[in-house]
Amino acid sequence: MGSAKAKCLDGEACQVRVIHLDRVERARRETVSEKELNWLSSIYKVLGDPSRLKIVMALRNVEMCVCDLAAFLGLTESAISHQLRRFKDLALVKSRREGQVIYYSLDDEHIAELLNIGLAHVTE
Amino acid sequence: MGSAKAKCLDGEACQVRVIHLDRVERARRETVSEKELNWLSSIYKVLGDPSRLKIVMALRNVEMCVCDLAAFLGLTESAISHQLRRFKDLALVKSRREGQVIYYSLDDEHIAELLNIGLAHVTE
DNA sequence: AGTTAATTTGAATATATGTTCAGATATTCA
DNA sequence: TGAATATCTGAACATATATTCAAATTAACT
Repeated sequence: MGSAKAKCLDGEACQVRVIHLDRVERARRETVSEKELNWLSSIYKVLGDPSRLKIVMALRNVEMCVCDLAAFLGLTESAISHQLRRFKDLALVKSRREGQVIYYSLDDEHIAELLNIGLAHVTE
Repeated sequence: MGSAKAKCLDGEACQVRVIHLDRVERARRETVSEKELNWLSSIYKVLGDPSRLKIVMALRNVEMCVCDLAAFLGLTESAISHQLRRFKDLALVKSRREGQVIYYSLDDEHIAELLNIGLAHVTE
């Protein structure tokens, strides 16, 4: 266990202690880019709220309008609209207008896959 | 399209407008329990932060200690410790002590699966 | 044009969250 | 036992976030 003694990084300044330099370097080598990391985390984050999760769970099966979702969730129509915009910004949900009513549905297969895996774990 | 006119729910009080009552009822029927919903969203949420995502991405391949992760992320060891506790609370990460060093690794196959799907989308 | 209906927008607010700092624990080694 | 090392804890703070309210759009119908 010779490696269990912290060395220092970042030159003489020695601000950063490291025990397993090889592992840190390997992690640095194998990590995804900062940009991809931010994008990916924003995908998980948008699912990481009970209200939003309930919204996409519903949209998994049926197309719905703001009004319906508000009734389903027990929230203001405004609140639903705000959340739907977040999904649209990430291109996870698409909308379709029919007269005054705007129908929302999932626009990304990956998200359905993420939901399925989550559900499998929850119900197992 | 006779259904594109809002009806009211919740009796006489009429607080809630609904256009497609059938869809709302179907959503209610098919939704997972509130408890499962909360648990599932907390799983997504913990992945929905760039720092935490970077942590589990690293742990996917190698066991690491707080010190290593702090060097890898460029954060305080305290910050890493706080975040690791969140993972442990959800039983997504486990720890193993070896002398003074505590090694962390993934403790859940589901989470690796979620990460893989996310990665597939990002790198496609 | 004017009215009604569905949705959106922006401000406001209360709450949650990520990180740091300083100090506390726990474990090893002399 | 005492010093050193790795990790944890709690308070503090600045920032982000979810929801609501009131007002603005947008589209259909008369």
